[in-house]
Amino acid sequence: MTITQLQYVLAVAEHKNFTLAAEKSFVTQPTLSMQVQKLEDELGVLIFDRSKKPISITAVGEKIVNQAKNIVAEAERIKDIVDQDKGFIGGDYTLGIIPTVMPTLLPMFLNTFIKKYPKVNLIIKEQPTDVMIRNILDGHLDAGIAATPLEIEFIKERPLYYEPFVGYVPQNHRLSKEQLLSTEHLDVNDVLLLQDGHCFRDGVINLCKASKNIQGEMFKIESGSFETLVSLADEGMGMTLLPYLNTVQLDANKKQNLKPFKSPSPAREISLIYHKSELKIQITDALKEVISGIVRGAIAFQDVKIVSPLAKN
Amino acid sequence: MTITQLQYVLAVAEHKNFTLAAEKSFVTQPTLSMQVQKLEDELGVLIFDRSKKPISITAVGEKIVNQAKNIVAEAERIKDIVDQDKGFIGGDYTLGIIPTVMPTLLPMFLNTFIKKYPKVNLIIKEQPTDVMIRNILDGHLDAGIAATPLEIEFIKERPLYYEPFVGYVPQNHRLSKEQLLSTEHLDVNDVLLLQDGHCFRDGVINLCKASKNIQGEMFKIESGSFETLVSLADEGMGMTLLPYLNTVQLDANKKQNLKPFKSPSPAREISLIYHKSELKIQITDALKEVISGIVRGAIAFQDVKIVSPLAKN
DNA sequence: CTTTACCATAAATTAAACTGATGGTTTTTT
DNA sequence: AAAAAACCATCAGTTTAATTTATGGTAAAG
Repeated sequence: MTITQLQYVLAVAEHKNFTLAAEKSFVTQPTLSMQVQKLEDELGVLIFDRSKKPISITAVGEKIVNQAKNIVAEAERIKDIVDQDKGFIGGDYTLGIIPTVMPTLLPMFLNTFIKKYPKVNLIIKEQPTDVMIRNILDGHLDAGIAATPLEIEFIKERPLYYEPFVGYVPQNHRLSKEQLLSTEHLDVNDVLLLQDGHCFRDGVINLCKASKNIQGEMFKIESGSFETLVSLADEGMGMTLLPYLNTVQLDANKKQNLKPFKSPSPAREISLIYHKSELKIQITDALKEVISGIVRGAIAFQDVKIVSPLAKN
Repeated sequence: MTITQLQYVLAVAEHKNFTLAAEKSFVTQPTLSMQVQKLEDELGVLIFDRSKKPISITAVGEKIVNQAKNIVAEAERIKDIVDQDKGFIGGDYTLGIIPTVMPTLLPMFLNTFIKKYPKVNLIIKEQPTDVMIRNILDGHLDAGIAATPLEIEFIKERPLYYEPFVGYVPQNHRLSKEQLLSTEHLDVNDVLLLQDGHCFRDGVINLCKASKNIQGEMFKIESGSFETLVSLADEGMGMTLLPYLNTVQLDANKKQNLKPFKSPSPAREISLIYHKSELKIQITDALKEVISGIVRGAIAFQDVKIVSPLAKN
């Protein structure tokens, strides 16, 4: 049994396809086939059932794959140990970012980070929280930036910053005369929301629920971008809520329609989340430092009340 | 990096000697040297400092060795998973037993066990608890039989049986007229003890401490065997305490001097202890079943009070 | 019924692991 | 202080293992 064989098994288990698994492992298909067979011979069991297509994993195979994941992850950790000892920060690092954070946060820290750690090859993927969690658990992501608290087993959360919600209330709206918003003002039937799947949407709904019950489950209009929501609001379709960082790039006359909440303002907690095994922890640490250092200057500290990003069905 | 290389590193770390490590790994010394070097090259660090003899492990080396232990143990577990799936129970199994349990318990279960599980090659080693714990932690023992509770991190305890303490009080002793002993009767200065290092000694001391303080730290005589203690008691040197199973083989006229404790009798808890990683758990389970099945018939159930086997300094 | 997708096998090549012999240090013995 | 022993590294050669290219067989898709 070799680590390589285990990696091949993992590739096959993941792709359910020897040919594709071979490609992803940068070897030819016979190489991978033979090594998997050799391991099966050595153990005296079949890991994969090749009789049908797509191939399936046997019952023992499932257990072996799980254990193989452990072993391979622990083996990779040896390189981490050495890197940490050398003080070296480099190598591939795959980071997931939720859509509502991506456009505002990424430009803020990316440049600083790649300058400070030129040996890190940062690979960034935009994805919703549920996908991100799966990817962290199965090792496809080294870390993710998402709204917390999630409190998921095997996943650690390290808060980066707290981003207040800001109301966007157009002229002539029933709330347009208020100086400061309060959660009691909010009516979920009157707030323009992002599409399903965005955790910011769930956060806003939780906020509204906190003060009023939903009257019927029909929301008027939903969009995938805050820009659209703001435009819709201007058209008199209602008000909307924006994360603070999304408000700084609005043009001056739209900024007049912004209304902050009275203290403690509802806010979302944005955290770096990663597997508790702490693979590549040096890079994760470095990333955390860079981001919170930069955001500290961008968001004035204020008293906030964290809103859960999870949909409560 | 290969699992073999990691095993070589572990062998060298253990024996602090390449030549010996090579022997134990059943390869020649150059093979082992080269593979260790290859790993060091790949990682870009020295694991061992060969400049002086005996060789020492570097700081990073220490961390690498620890991680290597994980990986190798997890890798071996794959074979276990397969065995478990096949229902196969066999292979080498190294069991430690504390000296005070060895002569009474071993003959009770050994024959039954090897008949029931002929494919298991049971290797039994007599050793005190502290040595046993080290051996379980570093993987030299698959399990041990010792007095518990120990409550040691990474070690699981599964009680096998509760063995009452029985007093051996010779004629003319101040307690010889009592029908049943009580812990209040015990005076540590009057009880013949095993030598230092036996956990049964510590258990007895704890028991005495529970009722009376020690008056000076000098114990009259100490021996390594219960047989000697009984003879000494007969010579009028005091009384002694025996674990129940050690009393059944006394000859008839000595049995008259035995005095049980009144309920709840002090007792020691004898457990199977093993690493929490549960390597070879099927065999451990089998062993547990065999032993507790046999002991169930030998020790009548009674109300007992467990005495800690740990020395309280 | 043919085509396509996909895995297994075979033979040849390339790479890796291992051995036996040897040489240079360090430690131990005399 | 010299000699012997212990011990690790290196080298050249061998054995073993991993990988590739080419090809054949089988199940699913058209």
